[in-house]
Amino acid sequence: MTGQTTPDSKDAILDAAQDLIAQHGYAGFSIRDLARGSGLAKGTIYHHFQDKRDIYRSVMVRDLSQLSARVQEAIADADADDPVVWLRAFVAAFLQQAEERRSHIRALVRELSAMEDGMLQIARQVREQVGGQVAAVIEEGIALGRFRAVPPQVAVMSLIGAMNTYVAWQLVVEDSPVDAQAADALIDFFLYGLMKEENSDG
Amino acid sequence: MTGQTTPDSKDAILDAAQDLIAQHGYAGFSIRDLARGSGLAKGTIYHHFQDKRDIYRSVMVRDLSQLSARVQEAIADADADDPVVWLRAFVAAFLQQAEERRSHIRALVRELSAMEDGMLQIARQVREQVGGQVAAVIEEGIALGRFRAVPPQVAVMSLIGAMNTYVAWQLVVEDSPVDAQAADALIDFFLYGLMKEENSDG
Amino acid sequence: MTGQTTPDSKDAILDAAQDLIAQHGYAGFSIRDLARGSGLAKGTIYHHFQDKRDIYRSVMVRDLSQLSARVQEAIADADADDPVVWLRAFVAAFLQQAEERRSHIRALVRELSAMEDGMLQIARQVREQVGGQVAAVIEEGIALGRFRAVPPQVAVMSLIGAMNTYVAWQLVVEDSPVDAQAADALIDFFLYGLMKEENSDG
Amino acid sequence: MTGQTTPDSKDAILDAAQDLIAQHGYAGFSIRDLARGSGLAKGTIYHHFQDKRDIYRSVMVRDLSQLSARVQEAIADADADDPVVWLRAFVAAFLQQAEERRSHIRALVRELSAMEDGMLQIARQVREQVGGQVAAVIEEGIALGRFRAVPPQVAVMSLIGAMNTYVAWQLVVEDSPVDAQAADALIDFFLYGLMKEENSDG
DNA sequence: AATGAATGAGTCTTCATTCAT
DNA sequence: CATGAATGAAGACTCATTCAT
Repeated sequence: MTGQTTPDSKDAILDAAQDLIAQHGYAGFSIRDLARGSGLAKGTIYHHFQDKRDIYRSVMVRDLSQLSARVQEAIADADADDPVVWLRAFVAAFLQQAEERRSHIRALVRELSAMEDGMLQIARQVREQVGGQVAAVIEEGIALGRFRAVPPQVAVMSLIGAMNTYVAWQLVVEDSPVDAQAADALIDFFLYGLMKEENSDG
Repeated sequence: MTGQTTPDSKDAILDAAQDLIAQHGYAGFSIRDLARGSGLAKGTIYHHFQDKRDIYRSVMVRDLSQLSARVQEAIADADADDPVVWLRAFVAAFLQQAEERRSHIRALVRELSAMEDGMLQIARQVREQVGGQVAAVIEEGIALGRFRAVPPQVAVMSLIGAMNTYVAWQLVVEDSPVDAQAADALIDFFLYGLMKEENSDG
Repeated sequence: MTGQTTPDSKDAILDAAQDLIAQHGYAGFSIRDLARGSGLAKGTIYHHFQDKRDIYRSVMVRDLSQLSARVQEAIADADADDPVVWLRAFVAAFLQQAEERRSHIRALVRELSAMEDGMLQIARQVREQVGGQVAAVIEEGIALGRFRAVPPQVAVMSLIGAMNTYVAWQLVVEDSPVDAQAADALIDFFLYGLMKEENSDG
Repeated sequence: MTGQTTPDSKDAILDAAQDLIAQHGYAGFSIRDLARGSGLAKGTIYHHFQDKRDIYRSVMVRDLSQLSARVQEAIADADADDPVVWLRAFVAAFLQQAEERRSHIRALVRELSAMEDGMLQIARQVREQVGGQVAAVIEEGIALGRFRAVPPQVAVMSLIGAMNTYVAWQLVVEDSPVDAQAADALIDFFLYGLMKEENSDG
């Protein structure tokens, strides 16, 4: 008990930073704001993080991890036996996450493309994790004879691309909530193109 | 009626600003950089523009106009009689534009969501312009009995979403050029889901 | 006349910096102090100099140049025919310079050893310039048969070393003015060891 | 009775501080650096020393004491009967000390003039101690009829001035080791000027 | 139209020091 | 004795903007 951990302050800083980045972007928030927001002194922030960049990176890592975790959790709950059910669960989780994080997704969209190096590597990891799972399910569906024999990555990109662009547009440009019906229509359209003879489903 | 009176300085500033924004983002470039880049003095810049914001806005407007114009040009050349041909021409123009402007698209993705007010309105205009045309073609295809009777916006979002996400990922995250074959596969997948019985096309 | 030069501000900054460095050393003065001292705004200082280091370097260069110039001026006035007269004139100029610059020599003594690179090169230049002239005179004296045939550098180091250490000690440690009699005794001692048979001189 | 009670931490701090001061000067090292260097925590340092100043003072006192002790030790070993032998032993010890402490002498040269109050008093003490001994030997040599009847302080300043300036220049500006031959030439020149008729010695 | 010196608020960051454990 | 989290004043430096020329 010499006084090592104390994750309280570090988390408080990350929480405050997450909000600030969401609202103003990396360049748009100052350490002073962060100090105020976290209830700590400026110096304390530099006690826990090396840099403004370090803070930023930490927030993004946490954010992406949460996104990834959330999606996978929701997926795990779904009955994985039916690929169609699975894909719908995935989309639902994705949308829910987006809806809840509303402001944070703004930051992710905005900031992801602004950072290089480490940040993009993390993005690639998430993509591989999430995209890989979706691809696996699609391959399974193909094997089961329910889906057409398309290259899985093409299907993945089509699905995620549509969802992602829809969400980004809705939340960032239109600044309005995600519409479940619109999302449903999108996945229906996707599944129709993916499936063999049957109709989109149930 | 495209060129006004060739105000050299103003264009020089916009050109330099376009590059700077593409590389560093709005907050990441300074007027001093811009002065250096345009070969003019700082004061001169404030003769032509009111604000840093004003410069930014002008660059974005020009950028979006070019994007829009480019796409429409390419479309106009295509034989508009066949919706499928039309859609393929559209996608080709979209990709070419993305490929050529490589760095600028980075800025558009990044900056669009960073600005409010005027900027987003412009984005909405572009979306309506471009998306509207695509929707019209799809409606036409439906009327001709070649496409399934899906809500046009759903198809538009599916197409543009897939293309957009693919391009953004490729250029921003992977930092590699757009792969024509991958793009072809995406549009094939889309068209399969859209068309009635026929195969994707010739 | 577009507004290029304006050496006024630059000089004002250097003057203020010279005083501040003399009094508090490089690390001991702040840009704010310098702004106050020069009657300009902080930003203006960075308009004329790149760095705090840059300011420092400029002050030192100016300082050393003045020292070098002063010594050579005084020497030029002396009757260069008699090496002994010449050496005495040199010492007088050196002491006068030290006396006048009192506080600045503190800085030179203190800071010279703190800087590397560029600074030391300048110091070497001054040494070669000044030391070289003294060495030449001593060689001349040897050629004339008035001085012993000692290696000129040894004599130069003995003379300058004694003067320099005396001055530094007096001004820095004792914080009292240079004593002309003490200095005379030093040069007499030096000349006695240097000259052939004759006594120290008239 | 030289070592007290071996307070490990205190010595570790002083050792680390000595190195840091030698390398970066007083203003150039931080308590954090010192903590790292000594392997202790920041708080611990403040258990052993009141201030950063206090640390600095302690290092300097220890440094100067060592310098003084070293010189006197070496002198004590020499046969004090012959003033010339004595003076050569003194110079040898002085140079050896300088050579061994290389980096620390940088700090002494740099820092001595930066501090007032206590520090300069210590410097004066060292000067009186060391300089006093040299003066005594010279007086003895005069009394013995071997040296000219010059004011002892003049001789002391000439000797120490030459040695000191040579060493400082060599170590600080040229950053190269002391050359024994050059030093020999300097003391020969000095002794020639000091002695009566005889040649320099040997 | 064009210039660039001048401004000062604001930014990130460092640092000696304190204190509860 | 020892620790390291916390502090906030202070430092170097940047930047959009103005204005006399």
